[in-house]
Amino acid sequence: MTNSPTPNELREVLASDTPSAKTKRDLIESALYHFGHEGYAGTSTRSIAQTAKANIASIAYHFDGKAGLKRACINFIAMSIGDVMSVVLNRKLSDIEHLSPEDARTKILEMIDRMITFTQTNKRAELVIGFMLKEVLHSPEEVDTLYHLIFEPLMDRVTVLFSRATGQPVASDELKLAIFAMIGQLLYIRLARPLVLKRMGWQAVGPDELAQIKSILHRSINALLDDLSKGSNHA
Amino acid sequence: MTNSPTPNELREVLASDTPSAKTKRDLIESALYHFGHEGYAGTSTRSIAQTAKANIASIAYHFDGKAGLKRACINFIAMSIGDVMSVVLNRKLSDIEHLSPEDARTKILEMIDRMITFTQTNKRAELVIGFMLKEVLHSPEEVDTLYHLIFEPLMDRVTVLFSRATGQPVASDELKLAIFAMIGQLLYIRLARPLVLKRMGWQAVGPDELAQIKSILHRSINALLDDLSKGSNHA
DNA sequence: GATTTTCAATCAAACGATTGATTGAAAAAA
DNA sequence: TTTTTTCAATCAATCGTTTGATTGAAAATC
Repeated sequence: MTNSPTPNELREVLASDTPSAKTKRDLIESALYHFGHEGYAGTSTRSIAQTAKANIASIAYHFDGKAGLKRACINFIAMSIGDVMSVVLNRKLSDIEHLSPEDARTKILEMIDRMITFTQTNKRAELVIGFMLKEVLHSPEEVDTLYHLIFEPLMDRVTVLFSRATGQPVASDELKLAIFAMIGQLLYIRLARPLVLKRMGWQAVGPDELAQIKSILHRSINALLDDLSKGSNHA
Repeated sequence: MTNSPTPNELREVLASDTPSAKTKRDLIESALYHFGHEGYAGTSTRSIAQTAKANIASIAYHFDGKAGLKRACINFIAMSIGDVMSVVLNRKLSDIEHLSPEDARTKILEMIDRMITFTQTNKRAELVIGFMLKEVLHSPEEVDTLYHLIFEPLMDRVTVLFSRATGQPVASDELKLAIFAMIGQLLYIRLARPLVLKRMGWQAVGPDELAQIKSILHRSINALLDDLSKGSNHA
């Protein structure tokens, strides 16, 4: 298995307990750490191997080189995001197409809650966000992978939820852009954590700080939904 | 002048028309381009020199090495942002402390407009944002530079504006976080442009697309301000 | 059951290429 | 002339990759 496995293939491979599976897991974990912190170009294959307690040659052996390991990381991330978002993604489209505005809004806020908790508290979230922003967004090919694997199916469902909650048509450009605005708030407040900590006078983001963040984003997104609902007839 | 000049010193240096000033300008311009696209570690001094049509050694001569050129880039960025934000920054704090809620809101939306236009249309905005995300946010020392030079004075004034517009006290944590949420929307929608274009079916962000982006962010931020104004007495 | 063969996996060592930095002389500017 | 700036050449260090040898357990053969 020298080629990049799909997220689902990757899940099976990494779940097994063969020696090679452990090596792969360790290498991906290590690569994610270093790529996220020092960037792809700034990371040496030697440091990846050292952190993973593996031999340098194992990178070429298992992933066909540094670039292949990067692709595996992207698929691993796609897998992780898929897990976090399963609440939304596992529902069939037809399942959420007839929710009441109130239920749709509840689902949206539920999802927001999950995303904030994940981005703010998960150890890997920082690495994942850092890695994607630093490396993935600037490579058209990898943007494609990310878009079709995660982004589009997720956004399709969120768009339906937004449509149900606001009464706007699903194809509305306004709706689509509003969702970007929503996600932007979530990600930026995690991304700019060094600035947030300094500005707020916080030492770290603990339960209290998490609650404050959730509170304001809750309000902001509720206000946005209210505004989008104006002048539209709820079914 | 081998050490990193402050933004103001930098402005004078770069404005002069001596040969060395031109070389410095070219090197910073080139470095910004490469750092923004390939990251600091991913950029070789040779490619910087080649793009700038300068000799490799001139980097060491003028900036004391690659790291010094990076510092100069940060200061150059601070200078640029300072220019864009001058509408807000150049006002004394005492000058905006007594604005009416309506005037304050107008000022906020004016500022938003400027920021969106800059981030979405300025050639250098992509490089600046990419550079800061990739390199600056992960270096405590450079976060400090950025924070004290640009972020804090800017945020102080925006916070006062928000306070005047909503009736909330300036020291309010909610207000501070709300501003992060606002900025997050602006930056993310530029940052994730590859995803935005794909999602919206756009070829590029021209005048029409810019207007759409402004419209939705306008609505979102207005809604946020409305919500923050609830239950507070406007002076 | 005992022996041999096969093969995925790991290892230390070395490869050529490229990195940032440095040098001292030539060129340009003052 | 004196100082500043540019240049090609060179440096040690590090880069990602490749190599050939070695391991240990499964598969095949006897």
